[in-house]
Amino acid sequence: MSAAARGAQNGTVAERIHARFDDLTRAERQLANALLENYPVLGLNSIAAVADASGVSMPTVARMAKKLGFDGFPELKDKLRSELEETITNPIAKHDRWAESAPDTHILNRFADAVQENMHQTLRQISLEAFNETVDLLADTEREVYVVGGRLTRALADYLFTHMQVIRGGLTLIKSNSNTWPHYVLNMKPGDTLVIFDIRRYEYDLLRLAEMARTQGATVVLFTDQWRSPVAKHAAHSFHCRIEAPSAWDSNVAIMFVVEAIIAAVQNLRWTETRDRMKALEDLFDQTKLFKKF
Amino acid sequence: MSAAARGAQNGTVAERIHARFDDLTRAERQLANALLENYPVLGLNSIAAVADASGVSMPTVARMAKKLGFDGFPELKDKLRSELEETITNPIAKHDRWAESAPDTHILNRFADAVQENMHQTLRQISLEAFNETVDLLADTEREVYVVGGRLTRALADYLFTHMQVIRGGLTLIKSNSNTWPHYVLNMKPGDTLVIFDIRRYEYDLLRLAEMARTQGATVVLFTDQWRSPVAKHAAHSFHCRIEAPSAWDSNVAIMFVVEAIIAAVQNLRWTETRDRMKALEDLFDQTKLFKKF
DNA sequence: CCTTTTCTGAAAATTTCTTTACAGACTCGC
DNA sequence: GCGAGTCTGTAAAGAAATTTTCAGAAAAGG
Repeated sequence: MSAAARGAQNGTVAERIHARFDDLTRAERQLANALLENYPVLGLNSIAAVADASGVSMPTVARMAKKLGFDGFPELKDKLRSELEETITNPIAKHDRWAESAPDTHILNRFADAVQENMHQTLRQISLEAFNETVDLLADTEREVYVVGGRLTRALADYLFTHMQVIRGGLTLIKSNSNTWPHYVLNMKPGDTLVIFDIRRYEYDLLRLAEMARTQGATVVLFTDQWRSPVAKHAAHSFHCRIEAPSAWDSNVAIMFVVEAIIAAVQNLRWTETRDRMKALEDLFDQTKLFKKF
Repeated sequence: MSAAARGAQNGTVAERIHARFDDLTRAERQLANALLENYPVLGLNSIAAVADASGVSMPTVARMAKKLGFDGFPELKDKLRSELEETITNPIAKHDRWAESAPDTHILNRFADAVQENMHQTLRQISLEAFNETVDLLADTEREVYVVGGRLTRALADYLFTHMQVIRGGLTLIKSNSNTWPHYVLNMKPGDTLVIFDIRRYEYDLLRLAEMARTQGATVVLFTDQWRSPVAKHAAHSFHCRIEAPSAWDSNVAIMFVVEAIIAAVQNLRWTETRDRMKALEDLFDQTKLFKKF
């Protein structure tokens, strides 16, 4: 008997789901996720309620219960109940922990706390005005948009660029190599937008770039940390995200969160165009696929 | 209406029992005590099981449910379930608004809610075993480490790569262009590690890559979403992160969080070496700077 | 100690839930 | 683009649970 099959015959319902997830069909996965998202309470409902809440049919629920090694759905329900009894009888308070199986001191939980706090602080201090105006800037196709990041934030610049590419044209991702930057600046027109990512340790070249871009009449938007990159001097809008982490490095999660929220907001503003572009993109991907096959 | 009577019509099941305890008959009190002793799990069983466990008859159970203001026993059961849901549901989810100046419906706050929920779900389901073993794999300098991402996850691959570069050598970031992939596979040795990022829409080429890598004897680690990339079939460890967002795209924040936590854990394991490398890196940056100045 | 009232549980009746059967939809491979 | 196989949901059959009925038992009051 394989490890996966054994996992499907024993252990908690959650474990069995994980163990056999690969064998599950689309509808079953949908159901499995619903069960895990609201574990274990959802599974304590009747089969009809579970099916309804998961958006699948009743037979799918019954079938999956069998697939997980139970005699039928009621038996799965019994298992959930007894698991719950175990958990509740067990006096260890498990509720305020993130990863329940891990001790509070595990790096996962400490990191989760830090990220949580970073997001909270970032949001509390964010300027709604800067947010909305940045969204307007990025949604405006009259303006070219340039995106650049430093050593550790290059990935974020790339991320923003990739998503914005679907939403609009007129985008440029500025390469890491600062030798080439003057060429980009040469092309900037008044009204263009330059998005800069810069967290400590701040990069001097980015400061120069911002300075030059502003001289050319470009509007600078900056994503930085709470200590603020010197680029802020040249930025029309800047976002100061918390980046503290229980590690030798900083956490960029809060920055990524703000970036994603901005992408979502821009996409809302330009939904019709975005939808068309997404459709076109899908078609192109399909063509590439066909092309590769032969 | 008296306080007791009101208590019997509202509040938790436990409260209702206490409120009307004086009105209960002998068999009912016996039942009530059994329910409270094993609260709330016993009450989630069938009426027959409850009757049996309490040493009373089924009609007694049904009658008491009505006496407590329910329509019947199933309704009491529903109430217990929803109480449980309240208790178990993440207490942090009921946040005081994130960005206080913004309305709850502002995209920032809706996004914050989604990200919060994604992190919570991701952590709840993460396999600690997979986490720890992945950390060990990445900390082991005997193994070459390869990192690759898809169109939307390339940035995450890049992020992991950039950070790991400081911690250790023997790292390769696989380029986006899948034409070049066979060359990388050619170099893989048994024991090497391949980290793949793949979220929907899943990329067929990544599946092929994973397959080839495994054939070469490499260990595959996968970061994917809750629907799981087909790459999971070939992965020794996979992380299923929640990516839901109030937008046409998915949120990669939870994935980035797990990646950062892993980086932090690897760095802890290799702290002495990492510190030396960081120092050396600083020096090199300083030299570059000097070089540029003249 | 007997009558009246209330309570309790066995068993039937009913309702609700679960499973099975089947046919349409979809996918995958050729 | 087409056929074999798989998956999924509707609807009916079957199983299980719940409620009701009712008769006997226990308690309360005289």
